[in-house]
Amino acid sequence: MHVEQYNDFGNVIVKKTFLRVIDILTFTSGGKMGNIFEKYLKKTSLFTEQRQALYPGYLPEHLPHREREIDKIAEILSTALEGEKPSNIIIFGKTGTGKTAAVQYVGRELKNANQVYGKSKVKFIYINCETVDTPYSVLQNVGNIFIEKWEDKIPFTGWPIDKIFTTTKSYIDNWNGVVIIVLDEIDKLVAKSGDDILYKIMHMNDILKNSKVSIIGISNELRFTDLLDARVKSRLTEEKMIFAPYDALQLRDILEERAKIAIKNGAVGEDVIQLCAAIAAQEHGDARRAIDLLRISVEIAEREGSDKVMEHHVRQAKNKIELDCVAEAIRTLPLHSKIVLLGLTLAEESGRENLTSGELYNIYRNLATKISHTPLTSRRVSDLITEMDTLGLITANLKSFGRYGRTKVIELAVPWMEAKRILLEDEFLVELKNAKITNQKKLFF
DNA sequence: TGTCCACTGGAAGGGAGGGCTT
DNA sequence: AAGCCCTCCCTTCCAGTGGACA
Repeated sequence: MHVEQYNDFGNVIVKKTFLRVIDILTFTSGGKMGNIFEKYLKKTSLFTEQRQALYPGYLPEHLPHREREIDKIAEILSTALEGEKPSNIIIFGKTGTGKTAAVQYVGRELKNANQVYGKSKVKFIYINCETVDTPYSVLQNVGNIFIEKWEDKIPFTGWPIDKIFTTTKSYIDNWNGVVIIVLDEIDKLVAKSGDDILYKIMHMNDILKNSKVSIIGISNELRFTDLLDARVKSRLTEEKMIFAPYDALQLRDILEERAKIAIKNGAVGEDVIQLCAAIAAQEHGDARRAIDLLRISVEIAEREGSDKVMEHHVRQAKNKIELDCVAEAIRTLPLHSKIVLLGLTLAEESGRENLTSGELYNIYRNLATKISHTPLTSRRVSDLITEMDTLGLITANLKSFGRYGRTKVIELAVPWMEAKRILLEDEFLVELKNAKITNQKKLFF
């Protein structure tokens, strides 16, 4: 059985294949014995009923300090209400600068305006290219929004690209309206699959008879357009916008607005809001980070039974977020990356720092063999090292030792004890808990 | 200045797994 | 059932690299 769920914008948010559906639990209520959840339920919450205003997916009624940008996007997209194709837009800006929120905000307004003033049908499709990162999956997601019958939906694999393109194109054309496709994190799509898919979508306008298609690309990478073919680049960048990071004062306004909605009156003071804003402003003006920090501070205060959030709760929240990020990144690594990382933690434990790729590969190979897994090639491990460097778990710097070769010098970027503890949670790695490396780079188990 | 080391990283391709078509 | 397509993970091959050393 195959199940897909779509969000308001029509993109897939859940995709599952079940062999059997057995996840239904039933409960009967109320015995006389105390329940383990009772003490948590009795506790008075510091949140209002709208605590979702402090969660990432929340789209507020008002976006402070983005009025100008919203206005510009609305101006460009307004032609869609007349049935004309809006210019393609490319939006740049660092994480948490409100790019996605601003675009989704305009999308929501466009939908409302279209019901009142629209002379033509308008469809606003949001796709996050972090997960939808191949030409096939982009076309499949777009196409399926126009296909109503479950049995006619495009499968998530199996069709040739030409067929999926033709099918999607004809559904769009039959729909007879203006389609705006938002490709969030478009740089990831281009880095992975090239710009062919962008060319295909933009070229669609030349063959569509009844409908028109526009693209809004959102990117964290200012220089990603360097990867584009000149034809794609000139069409995609018809309108270019840059979202600057928020400063501490702007972040404070954003937090105040969210706090009013999500946190009970008097539970959080001006000092706490300012501290959250200041910490986030130091870290590239990331509003998402500021909001997370505030939410987790409130959760910590609540758990302590405090009726007010204090500054030390914010500092605890900051540490918690940092540790949680590292732990999550390590837990979700593929097994062979974990073995490489474990090798590095064992080396640091034994006092060996600054390993070369070759040294780390030897340790990895021994560890993998010990747990009866065939080691990957050094070429593949080199890629795993680069991936973990990108994640910020390790630092790998290319260094030349002259006639003794050129290699990466690798170090852990997180505390080895913490990393080792999390790695040993993996059932495949448990048996390596006593592994040690001697000064001669040999392993002992 | 040429040689050499120990890789790096791009390119090409294999094969497994998911699915569709005939 | 066979043939095909697409994606993902991986291997193989190999040109290229920076800088110490002879």
